[in-house]
Amino acid sequence: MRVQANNAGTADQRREQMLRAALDVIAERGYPESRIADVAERAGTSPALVIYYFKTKDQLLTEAIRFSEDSWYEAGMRRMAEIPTAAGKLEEIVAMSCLPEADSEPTSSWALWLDLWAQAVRHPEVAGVRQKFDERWRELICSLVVAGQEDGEFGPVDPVDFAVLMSALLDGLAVQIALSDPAVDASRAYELSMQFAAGQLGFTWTPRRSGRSSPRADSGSRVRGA
Amino acid sequence: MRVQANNAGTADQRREQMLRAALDVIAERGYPESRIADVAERAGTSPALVIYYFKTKDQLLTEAIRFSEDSWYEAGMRRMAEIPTAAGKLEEIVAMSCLPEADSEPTSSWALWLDLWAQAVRHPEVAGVRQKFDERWRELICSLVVAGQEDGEFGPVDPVDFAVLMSALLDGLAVQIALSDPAVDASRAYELSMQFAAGQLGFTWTPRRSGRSSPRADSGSRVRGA
DNA sequence: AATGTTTGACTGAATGTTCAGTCTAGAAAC
DNA sequence: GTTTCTAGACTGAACATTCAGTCAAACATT
Repeated sequence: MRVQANNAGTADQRREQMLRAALDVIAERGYPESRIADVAERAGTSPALVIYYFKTKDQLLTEAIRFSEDSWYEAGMRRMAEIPTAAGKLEEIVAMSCLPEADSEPTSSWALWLDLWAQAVRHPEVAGVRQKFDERWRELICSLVVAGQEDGEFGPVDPVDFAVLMSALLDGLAVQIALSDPAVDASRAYELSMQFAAGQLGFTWTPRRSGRSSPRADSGSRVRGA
Repeated sequence: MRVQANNAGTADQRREQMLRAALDVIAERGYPESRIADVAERAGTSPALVIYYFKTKDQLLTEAIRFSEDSWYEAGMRRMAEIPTAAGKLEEIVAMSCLPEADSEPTSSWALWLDLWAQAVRHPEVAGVRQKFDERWRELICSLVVAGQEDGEFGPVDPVDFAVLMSALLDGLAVQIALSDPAVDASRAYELSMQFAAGQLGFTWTPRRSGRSSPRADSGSRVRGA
């Protein structure tokens, strides 16, 4: 026996491999039903090794969620950095929330949010992760609005209020998308969100006609005032 | 069989007693961590009896959630029926979503929603409950808008779009409330929601100044158009 | 050798569900 | 009116499984 071929590189690589495996498992079975044996199997190792790297199951799963959120956020940030206008950036934000990323499965990331929220109710550690994440998210929207206002792209609206409203709206729509509600599919949520944002911030926005690819850089057309 | 003449309709009473016990337990420990032994203990019986009434644990918990949602909804409907204006009714709807009911504990009902959503992702039976509930909820908002428009209280807005937006917004805010996010407490959520609704539907609304009781019948003042 | 990885084999506790009956009250038989 | 029968309500004690976490030994790499 003792074949023991691939020793998958450094400790950090192993960790990440396990985190990804954990995310797969969580997406498939949900947070509470995720077993370390599943993660181990999907990572091609033994349960004992998983515990070796992460002291406890909760630590593994929590870290996996944090890892996922951070990756998602940073990928979005990178994309946003290439977009010149505030309205375009806002569009990217909405797309991040509404349109599934190509890399992972369709509704898995939203389902993860639902698990995250449910866990956060009773697990302070998870609650902390969520809280920071939400804060960062609202802060992003807020500063984006301020920037847009300074550029004259957006009309005068309280940026903090808008951030709260917008993020809540996106969360609510994400629930519908995650649960495949027939009344609200991804593109519908996307359009409604953008219309809402455009109305509140006072810029014009028209939906891309056909191809449902990710939104491009240009958007918005300098119309201020309500 | 089914002689239905025991001392006091024990069967149905027992069931409901167990459902309430289950809700207590779910509120305390969360859906996945709820054990039938807990429910049994709180209902003052044995685990075996719980299974005797509900074939499985999932059936018990699912039914408990349905029971809770229905009670919540119907209590709201009863309150709404007393309110004459559409804007007032809408205010009641927002209050239902944002302000904690006096009867049960503060954030327990929202936490229940989070559990419900998370479970719905993977359990078709729970998904069905949620779906129907959401549909009914949006339908309520929709017909309320139509009624308000016919009365001239509300301006011309697509009622279906509004219902989707409004319910999503309320859901999103409910998440923040459930998780005690410092940025969005219940009253803030309430005011933002009402301002949003007033803005979209074109009626004026001013927050009640002090006493944070449930909203009263009068509200809105016939201003149409954007 | 020493240090850091990896694993198979276990364990201990938790817990959903089953089961073999007991108890009670009404119905049927006498 | 009393006894017998029956069916539903109820229970305590097991059963069977699942799973997080432990451990000592094996392996790899320096």
